[in-house]
This record gives sequence, structure tokens and C-alpha cells, in this order.
Amino acid sequence: MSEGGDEAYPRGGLAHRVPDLGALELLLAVARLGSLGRAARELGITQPAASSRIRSMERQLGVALVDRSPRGSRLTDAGALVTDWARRIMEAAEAFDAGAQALRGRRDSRLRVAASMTIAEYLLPGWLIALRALRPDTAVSLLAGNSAAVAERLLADEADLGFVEGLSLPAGLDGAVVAHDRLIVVTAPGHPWARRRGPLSAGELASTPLILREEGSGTRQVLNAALGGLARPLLELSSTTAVKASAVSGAGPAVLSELAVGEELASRRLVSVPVEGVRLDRELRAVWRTGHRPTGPGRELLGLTRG
Amino acid sequence: MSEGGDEAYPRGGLAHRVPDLGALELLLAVARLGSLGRAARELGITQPAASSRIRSMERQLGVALVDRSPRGSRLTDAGALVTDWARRIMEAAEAFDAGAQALRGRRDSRLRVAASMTIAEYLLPGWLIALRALRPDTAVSLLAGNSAAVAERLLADEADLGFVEGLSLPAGLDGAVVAHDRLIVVTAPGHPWARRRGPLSAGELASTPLILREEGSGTRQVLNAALGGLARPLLELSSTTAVKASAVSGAGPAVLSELAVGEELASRRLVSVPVEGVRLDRELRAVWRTGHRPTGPGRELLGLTRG
DNA sequence: TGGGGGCATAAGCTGTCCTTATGAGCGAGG
DNA sequence: CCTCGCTCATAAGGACAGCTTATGCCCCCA
Repeated sequence: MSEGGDEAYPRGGLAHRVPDLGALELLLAVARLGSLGRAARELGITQPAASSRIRSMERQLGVALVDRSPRGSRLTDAGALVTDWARRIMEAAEAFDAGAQALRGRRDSRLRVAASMTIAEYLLPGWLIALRALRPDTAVSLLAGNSAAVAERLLADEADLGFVEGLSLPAGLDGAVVAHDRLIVVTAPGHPWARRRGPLSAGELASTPLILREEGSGTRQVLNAALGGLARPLLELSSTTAVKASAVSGAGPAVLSELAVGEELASRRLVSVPVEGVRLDRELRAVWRTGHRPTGPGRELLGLTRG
Repeated sequence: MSEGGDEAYPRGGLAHRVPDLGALELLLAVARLGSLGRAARELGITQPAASSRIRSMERQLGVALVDRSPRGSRLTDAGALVTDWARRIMEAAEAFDAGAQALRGRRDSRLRVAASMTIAEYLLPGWLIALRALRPDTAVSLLAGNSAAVAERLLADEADLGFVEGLSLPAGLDGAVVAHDRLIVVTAPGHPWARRRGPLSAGELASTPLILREEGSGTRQVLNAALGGLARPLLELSSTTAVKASAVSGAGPAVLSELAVGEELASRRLVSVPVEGVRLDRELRAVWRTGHRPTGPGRELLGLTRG
């Protein structure tokens, strides 16, 4: 009765419980600039719009985010925390944007990149953000495919720079290693393997049912090759996220690319289990047509990946 | 002339170039379920709404995302990539939601947590997500503050479980180490320090101007303590993101929490420089009132953090 | 040859977010 | 002392995005 109607939080998807990207962007601007009005101006809206938007975000979250004063606005303690979490979302959005922009593949792009999936998914967006910071006017186009497709594009001079994962270099191409994609075995911290003394042997790994991506996926292929046979699936899931979620909830050990679980390892939601006697390393290479080492923006991007 | 008007991408903030969270959520559902209609039903909207929303997302991005057929919809190659990137955004949004929900701090929460900033910012959301997976009905409330405030809450029995960073345990509390917050020195891959043979000495670090958070920040305090004096700032910035961005763009070496740069290290936008002779490690502890080791949901959460 | 699942289109409604216009608190300077 | 300049809040109106219902077409299968 006396308990108004705002107790229960909104049902429905995440999107109804998390402020939209525009609101988060505004919050970050307020945090940085110290005033609603200045933040509004920076985003090209009016001060009342900003005021109302922040207010409705506070209502949605049920938390006061900014201390308003006649001399500006500062974040509350809770606001600082929310802002930090919001920043993570915006960083992911920035990566999305960088990738999507390249994917749009305008024909007038100054740099045409062809990349394999793992690289395009995990690494390229970060590189593109860095490249954008360095050379804001470089338009990049991206084509994603397997190693053979990447090689084909390069040889047909339809791409300036490629990225492939795999052991050998396709014919007609030169390359340089830019990163390593290491498959790792992970479990929830409560799993017996998390407390092992010594590393896992190849035999143990091969004989234990694992949470895996579906047959045919890249990581599954690498794992099969490394084990010299077929890995035994405990669960077969169609997305890396699903695999991670299962592992976190303790369903069993999973095998995943190291690139996919950085966050979970850092927060100890997952623990890495050492393995010996198996080559789970895979080299990720930048490649180009023999004798056509990239110049201009391609060289720039290459520099970002190799240091 | 002949080039319509959709060549230039929309001006304005990221929010105008990245689909909103609802659209991304829908895309993930389509990817998972293989049909627009099923995805619509899962999200509680109608099939035409889903159809139109996906279509406008494709228009916004300038890329076909799904192959529609009379027998369902599957992602295109580009769509799979976009979906992967979208998943990262949604994961960050999930962490935001978990944190914000706890921050709302309803009085009927079954588990009251008090945590220091670093932990609340980087680790706690992940733990809360894991806890939610394990015990969906556990309502958690979060209060963030410094170590003294956390101790005070616990001693006043206003919190069931605390998390503090620091060397010593406040009086009246028991605790257990759950993680380590290590400050690391990072540079852009092009920086001379990235190619060093041996580790950096404390003296070199102390005498080199660094990109740092502002005086008074937690990381700055730890750094000063470790160096036994004052670090020399090359730039003083007020957010971790700004520090990272400066370092990535090559402005100089920066000192940051390892937790803040996982992604950048993995993609080699930043490189970690080893340091010797300095204790940049800081232990992160779970704490509780002496003799009141948490039970129920608190024990559960503790288990997630310690394995 | 229906029936059912899939998707697309059209028309109408609603709510959100923007704008402009205005007012009120606080501090600095003539 | 008063006014200017900055801050934020409120009110009223308009534009647009996204939802719904209603429909149609396509394909497969029984």
C-alpha cells in the first residue's frame, strides 16, 4: 500500500534497465566538464535537454548521480562508480563503431584490410581506434573471412593488408607475427582443476569432457589438431559467451581463446589451468603480397600491431 | 549528384552511430534463435517490430546483418562479426546493471556489501553477475567508500561483507585475500621502454615524468608510497580512460592498475614494462567482523571470489 | 491443397526526447 | 547595492522512433 510503485525494477531486457548510450555519453561529458550546460553544448543539445536526461537516468537507476550547485555539477560517490561502469560500455561501443565503420567498406577507403575472424573480432577494433587517434582521416575498409579468402584478396590486389591465424604462411605472401592466440583451459574457481599442483597432461585433457564451441569452429579445429585427435565435448555451444557462462556457473572445464576471457580471469570468475605437452599457441600474422610491404596507412596500422 | 545522401556517416556522438541497446539485444536473440519472430517473442515484442528494427539497424550500419529466408534468418558473415562486437557491449551493460542494481541499495537486501572503489569498479560487477547466475533471487546492496568507511559499516553491523584494498587489516575485522591489484607501467608499443632488455629500476621510474591520475587518487597514493617519495607527473589526468588514451597515443609511460588495461594489453595497444625493486602489488581483501564470517549469500559471494 | 511458419508492408498511436521561453539561486565586479 | 554571468529547473509544444494490428506473400510439409 504505502510502498509506491517504484519498488520493483522494470521487467524486460537489459535495455530497459540500462540507460541508453546517449544518456551514458552525456553522463561522461558531465563528469569530464563539471557542468550540465557545458556537457550539453559539447553534445550539441540544449541545457534543459541535458538536465532532463540526467534526471530521468537518476530516476531509472534509483540513485543520485550528480550534485547540482549554482556553480556547476559534480558526481556523487555513487555517480562516480556508475560513470566508471558507463565508461566500459562506451569503450565497447567505440570498438563496435570502429569495426562497423570499417565493415561498411566504402570504396574510397584509403586502407583495405582483410582479416580472419578471431582477429577481426578481438583485436582489430582496438587497432582501428588507435589508428583513428593517430590518423583521424584514414578510412579503413574491412573484409572478414578465413585465411584462404584473405590470401585471395591480397593476391588480387583487393586488399592492402591482411591478418591471418594459422601455422603456415599462404604462398605468395610475406608476413610478420603480430600476436598470439593461445587457447587456454579454464574452470570456475571451485572446480578441482583450479587447485591442481602440476599442469594438466595432454592425455588428461583429451580424455576429459569439455565445454566447447561447436564442431567446425576455429577454436575447436585448433584444439583437435593440438590433441592429435578429437576433443570430447561435455557441452557444445554455439557462442563463446555461452561457453563462458557455462564454465563460470561450474558446469565443467572449457577451452577458449585467451583473448575471450581476459575480463573473467582478472575478476577470477574463471581460473586458467596450465597444460603441458600440447601446443595450444597459434600465431596471428599480418600478411601482404610478397614485395608489396604496406606503405602509408597500412604501415601505420602495422606499426600499431607490432610496436 | 548521383551519390545519394547516405555516404557521410552521421555526425554527432557515438550514440548516433551505434544502435541502441535494445536493437543489439534483439540482434543477439536473432543470432541465438535463428528467427526474427522467435527473437521478437522472446523480447516481448511483435514480429513486425523486430523486422523493422533489424532493418533500420542494417540501414544505420550500412551492412546486411541477417540473411532472411522463408525458413528463418541466419547471420551474414558481417552480421556474425557485428554480433560479436555487440556482445561485448551487452556484457558491459550487464555489469553496469548488476552494479547499479546493488547501488540502488534497497533496505530489504539479503546481502549488504561495502567495498572500496577499485573493487567496486572492476571486480564486483563480475562477481555479482556470477552470483546472480548461481542464486538469482539474492538481492545485494552496495555501498562504496574507502577502507575506513567499509570497516565502520561492518562494525556497526550495517554491512555483511566488505572488500578493502590496502596492506593492513582494520582492527576488529577478519579477512582473506581475494585478488591483487598490481600497478603496472605501460607505454605505447613504439616507446623505447617497450624494447628494453632488463626491467626498469625504481630510480628510473621515480625520475621519469609519467602520465598519472591526479594527486589524491588511489593509484597515485600507492605509487608514491612504493617509490618512497613523489612520482613526477608528465601529465595529470582525472580519469583512468584519459590516462590510457594518452599512453596509447604515445605521449609517454603511464602507471595504471593492471585491472584497467587488460584489453589494451591483449590487443597490444599498450605494452607492460617490468619494474624491479618496487612493490606495486596491493592485496585486495574480503573482510568481515571478527567472529562473524559470512553465511548464506555472503558465503556464496565469498566463494566466488576465492575459489 | 490446405496449414503453419517465416518475413514484409501499411496505417495509426504513443511516448520519448528535443526545442524555445522563462524563472530563480549564487558569486563577482562596477 | 545592483547587475551581469554563470549555474540549474520548469513548462509547453513539436518531431520522430518504435510499437501495434492487420494484412499479404512465399515456402515447405502433411
